[in-house]
Amino acid sequence: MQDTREKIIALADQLIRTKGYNAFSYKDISDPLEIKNAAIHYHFPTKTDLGVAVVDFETERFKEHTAKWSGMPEDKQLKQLFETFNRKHKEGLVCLMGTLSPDYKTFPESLQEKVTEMSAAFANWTSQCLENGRKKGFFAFDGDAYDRALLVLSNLLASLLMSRVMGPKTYGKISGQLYKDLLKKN
Amino acid sequence: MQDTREKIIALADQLIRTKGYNAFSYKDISDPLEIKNAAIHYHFPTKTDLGVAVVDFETERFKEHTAKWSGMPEDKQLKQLFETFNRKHKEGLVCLMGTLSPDYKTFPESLQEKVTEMSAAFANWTSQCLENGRKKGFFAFDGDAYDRALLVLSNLLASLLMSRVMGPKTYGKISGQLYKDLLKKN
DNA sequence: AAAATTACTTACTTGTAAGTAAGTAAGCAA
DNA sequence: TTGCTTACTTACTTACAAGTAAGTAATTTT
Repeated sequence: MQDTREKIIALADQLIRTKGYNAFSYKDISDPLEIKNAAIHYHFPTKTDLGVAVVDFETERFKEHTAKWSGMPEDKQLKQLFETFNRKHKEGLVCLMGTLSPDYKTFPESLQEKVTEMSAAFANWTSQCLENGRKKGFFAFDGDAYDRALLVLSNLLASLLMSRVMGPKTYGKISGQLYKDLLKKN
Repeated sequence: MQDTREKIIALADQLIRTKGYNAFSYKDISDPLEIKNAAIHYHFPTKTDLGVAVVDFETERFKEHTAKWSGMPEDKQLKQLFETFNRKHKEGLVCLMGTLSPDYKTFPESLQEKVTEMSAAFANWTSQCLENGRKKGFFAFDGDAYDRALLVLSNLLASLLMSRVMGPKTYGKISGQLYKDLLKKN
């Protein structure tokens, strides 16, 4: 019955993305899963443990995805990244980094480290993808690839957040223009 | 003693930016101001009322600032916007939209509306600034000015958030590259 | 001078979040 | 078949957040 543990992580993941880390409680998980809150404490003694598990899960999933894409040309790889965000947008969810970063200062160190680790994984992969893609002529952009990667990620992250507040069309306007900019030849 | 009311708003503003809306409590305000929590309820019966006051305050301040800048050439006006974010970054604070958007779904409608109103004020001003600036040759960018404004704001917003997690240099890398891109002539 | 208003304090209530201690039923292991 | 582990439940505790009712001292209005 490792099933319950995985269900808890999946639900916590979704709750963090919809309500934010500090606004969800064990009751939000125990009710829909029809278990007692103590059952969650059995799998994750503290809320921090659960937070760490969710972030680890997402970091792992990102690494699995990018490993699968590694044979594709870089423009297709980047397209896959955009598609991942498109799906999140359609589900009405924001990305983990976007929802966790405002609350970052309220986290214990162990969770902060995991969030930083995850963000580094995103940035490093995107940086490599952009750098290699530019060398091969798929992308055209100025400046350092790592800086450009931060720019791309910041747009994707914020476009999901801003869509919540400014309406669903916001996401497409930002990500669409961003993608065009990268492919554009001067 | 309208002073207390203003101090409450200023402190709440800072707390929302550091801990997030759902993580701060009336005690975080009453302790440093050396008043009782009931005194805060006197000025702001509910937490929502306080949230609305903070957002209104920031929207108003933004409108005052941009009104002051309105005589400047557009490149200087945009520079002022960047300077505003630079200052926030130096103080270790994120922007209100950045911290409120992940929690947006937990807000009552009245607060949601105020946040949406504030975001519209930001986007409309930036859009106008970019459009007029491009006409006069200060800026060079492709696509609709409103879409570009969303891109710029998303980068500024997210660069403050990401700096928390990825280190303070992140802000400069993103905002620096963003600014160069806008001034760049092809 | 009396009445009302402002800006609070004192002292609660209610609700809920996080966490824990002790017990239990089912399965497996020696 | 006895004992140990797994995956829980029952029934708590502690802490604190949000909000309120009633009182008060100082000022302001009439």
